[in-house]
Amino acid sequence: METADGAEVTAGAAAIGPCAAIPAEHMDFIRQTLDRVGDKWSLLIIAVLESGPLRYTDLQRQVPGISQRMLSLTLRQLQQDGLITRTAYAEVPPRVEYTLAPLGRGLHEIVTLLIGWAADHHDEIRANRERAATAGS
Amino acid sequence: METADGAEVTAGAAAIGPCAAIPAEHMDFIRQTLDRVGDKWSLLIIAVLESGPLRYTDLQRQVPGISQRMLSLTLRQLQQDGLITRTAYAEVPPRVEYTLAPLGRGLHEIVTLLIGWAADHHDEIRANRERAATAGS
DNA sequence: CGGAATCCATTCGGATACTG
DNA sequence: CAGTATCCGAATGGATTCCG
Repeated sequence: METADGAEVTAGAAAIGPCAAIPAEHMDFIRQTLDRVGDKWSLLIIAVLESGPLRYTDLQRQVPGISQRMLSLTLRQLQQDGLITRTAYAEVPPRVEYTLAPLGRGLHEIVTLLIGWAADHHDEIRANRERAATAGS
Repeated sequence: METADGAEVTAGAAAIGPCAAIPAEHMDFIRQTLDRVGDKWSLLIIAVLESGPLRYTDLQRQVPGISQRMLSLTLRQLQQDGLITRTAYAEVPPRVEYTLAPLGRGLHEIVTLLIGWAADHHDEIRANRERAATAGS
C-alpha cells in the first residue's frame, strides 16, 4: 500500500506503450468515427444485417425499442457513410432493402466481438454495479 | 436491377445465420452494456489506460477535449462497472491513480480493434459522407 | 409500405465556480 | 491535485401525424 516510488510516475504522454499508441493527433477523428458507429443503434443494426438484406419493417421488428425516427436517421447515416446500401424497388407496394456494404462487413466482425463480450460479461458488470451501489448506501 | 425473386426474401428473425444470432431476448442488456461502454469517452479512456496507471490530470491531458465533468462521470461509471480500478493515496498533495481492471483489459483488446478500424477507414468514411452530401445538393 | 416532419421531454455535456 | 456542484445551451430521442 505504501508509495515506494519516489519518482514521478507520471511519464504518461511521452512514454506510450506498445500497441495503443494513440497519437492524440488522431484522437479527434477517432472520436468522430466512434461517435458515428458507437451510438445506441448503429451497432445493433449492423449486427442484425449480417443475416442478409432486411426491409424497413423487418429492421424495426428485429431491433426492439427503436422508433421510426431513429431507424430512419441511423439508416441514412450508415448509408451515407457507406456502411450499408439501400435498394428501393419502384413497385407497389414499395419495397426497400438494406444490406451490409463491404465497409460495413468489415466493421461487423468487430461488432460481433463487442456484442459477444457484452453478452459474456453482462451479468458480471451488473453484479459489480449493484455492489458499488450497495456499498455507497 | 429487376426483382427476379418472387419469394419473400424476408426470412429474417427465424433464419439467423452462423455467428451473429442475436436472440432478441438479449437485445436489451446488450444495448445497456453497449451504451455504457460505447459512449464517446469510455472507449478512449480504456484505450489510453493501456499504457499503465494514469492520474486524473494525466487522463485529462491524454484525452483531449474531455471536460472535468465528463472525465469524473465516466471514470466513476467505469469503476462501478469494474472495468477500471481507482487507487487513492492519502497524502498531500493527493494522488489518485486509475488502472485497467482485468475486466477492462479484456474489453481493451476489442477497443483496440475498433479504434484501429476507425483509424483505417476514417478517410474512406469521410469521402463517402462528402459524396453523399454533394449528391444531395 | 417506407418514410419525412413537427412537437416536446429528457438527457448530454461544456463552462464556470467552488471544495477538501 | 482531484474532484463536486450548478447553470444552461445543444443534442437525443420518443410519440404522433402526414405524405408518396
